[in-house]
Amino acid sequence: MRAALQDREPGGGRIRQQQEAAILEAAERVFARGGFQGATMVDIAQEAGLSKSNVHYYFGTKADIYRAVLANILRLWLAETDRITPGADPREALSHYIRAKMRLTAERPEASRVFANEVLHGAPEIGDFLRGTLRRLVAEKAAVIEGWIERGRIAAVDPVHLFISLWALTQTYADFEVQVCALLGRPALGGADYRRATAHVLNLLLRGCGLDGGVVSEDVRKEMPDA
Amino acid sequence: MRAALQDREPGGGRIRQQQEAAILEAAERVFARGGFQGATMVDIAQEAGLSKSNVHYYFGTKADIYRAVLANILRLWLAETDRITPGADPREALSHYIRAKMRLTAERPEASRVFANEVLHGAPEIGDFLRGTLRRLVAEKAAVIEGWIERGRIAAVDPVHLFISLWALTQTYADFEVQVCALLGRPALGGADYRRATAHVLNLLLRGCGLDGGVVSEDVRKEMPDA
DNA sequence: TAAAAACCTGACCAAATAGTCAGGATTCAG
DNA sequence: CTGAATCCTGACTATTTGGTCAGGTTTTTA
Repeated sequence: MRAALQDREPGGGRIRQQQEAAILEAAERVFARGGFQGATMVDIAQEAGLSKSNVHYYFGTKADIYRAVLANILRLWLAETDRITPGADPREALSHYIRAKMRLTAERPEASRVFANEVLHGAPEIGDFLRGTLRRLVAEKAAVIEGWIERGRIAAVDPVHLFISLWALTQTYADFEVQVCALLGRPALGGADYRRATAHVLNLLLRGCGLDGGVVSEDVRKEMPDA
Repeated sequence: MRAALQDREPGGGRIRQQQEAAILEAAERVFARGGFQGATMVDIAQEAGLSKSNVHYYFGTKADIYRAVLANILRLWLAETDRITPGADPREALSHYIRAKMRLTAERPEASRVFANEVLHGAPEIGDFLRGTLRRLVAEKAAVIEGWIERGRIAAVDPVHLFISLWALTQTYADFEVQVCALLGRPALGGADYRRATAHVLNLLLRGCGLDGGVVSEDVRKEMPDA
């Protein structure tokens, strides 16, 4: 069994900090384009404005970079579920989480794609994370939602499937962006598109939980500035 | 601009038919595992029980195999929207399509993964298909749904986003199978899991269209045999 | 059954690519 | 200012891999 994915400790000099950040940022783009196999060290180096050897100086192997990129993404993913607590208002808590997830998708589509690619191909690196940390987190939040259901605050929905749906509905706008663009007849997704998508997803999920009453599109406009 | 993706004409002798089929079946599995880049000709050959040279005898290049696999998948994808017509009962028509999509996902998860990988990486092969045939089809069906909305038969939903949601919700069970398994604590998804997922997705989407009244799980059980 | 067509193989090649390394350039601590 | 640490480079290597080809084997056809 593979060692757990963990963040690199941020030691090293000024230059190291800067270059590693540049490499990780470049690598995220490159991995998003072609996956692990499709990315070459030369691509990453060029995208970061460095020589291939120099990239190897900071990160021993391509796999090291890949793991570091994934670790960054997972950190991003894990936040945002805080408001889902037994005492919270279901409508408010769910709306907040959905909006947060959608905003993340709009702002970091590449991160979403790297993650999608990893999971699509069997999660060789983050399998343990999925079966460990993530599973525990979801079980915990699912219990909260079960509580809401028992107290009649929302309709009966399988909470785990609800999370699966929520992620599918939001991330699809990043992962399948070309397809979405094709169907909407757009060259790329802009702020307006994401606002509309957010309203749609909110409607679908809230109604699915028996929390009807459409979302006023005003609500969405406020917190999603043009991309 | 690249030539349109088209089916191979099924000429050739008895042996050719058989071997090509074997290669395409094997290739779908291999491409599903690692994407285009991650698949090697040796992998495909081994999976098909042939020598690498022999695979090259039937298909000139790896890209040829890939395109043929995609063409097969697209053919599969395109069917099933027939019942979405102006005169149809929205509930019946949507249920039927959702169930069909879910069944396809359960039965051909590898096909779904190959498609997902292709789109995830910018749809270099099927971009034209997405912007052409698929867009036209969706526009046509969207018009039907707009009609339903105008006549007050279902709630106001953006039809194109509805299709995007529908595909995201169903295909996620194949594309992110490892993650779903991790969350459900299962080694693999079986018939029971897919039945539960189908009921969940049906509920979510039908309610989202204002067609409430939960789906009786009995309905689902009938048409999805154990995998 | 014999010629032709279709099928199959192993050896080979060229390109791509991850990773190494010796040594030079720059930066930094004292 | 100087020595040490850090940073950077270009040339090189080993391996993987898609694709070719000459020639052998099997199947089909007439």
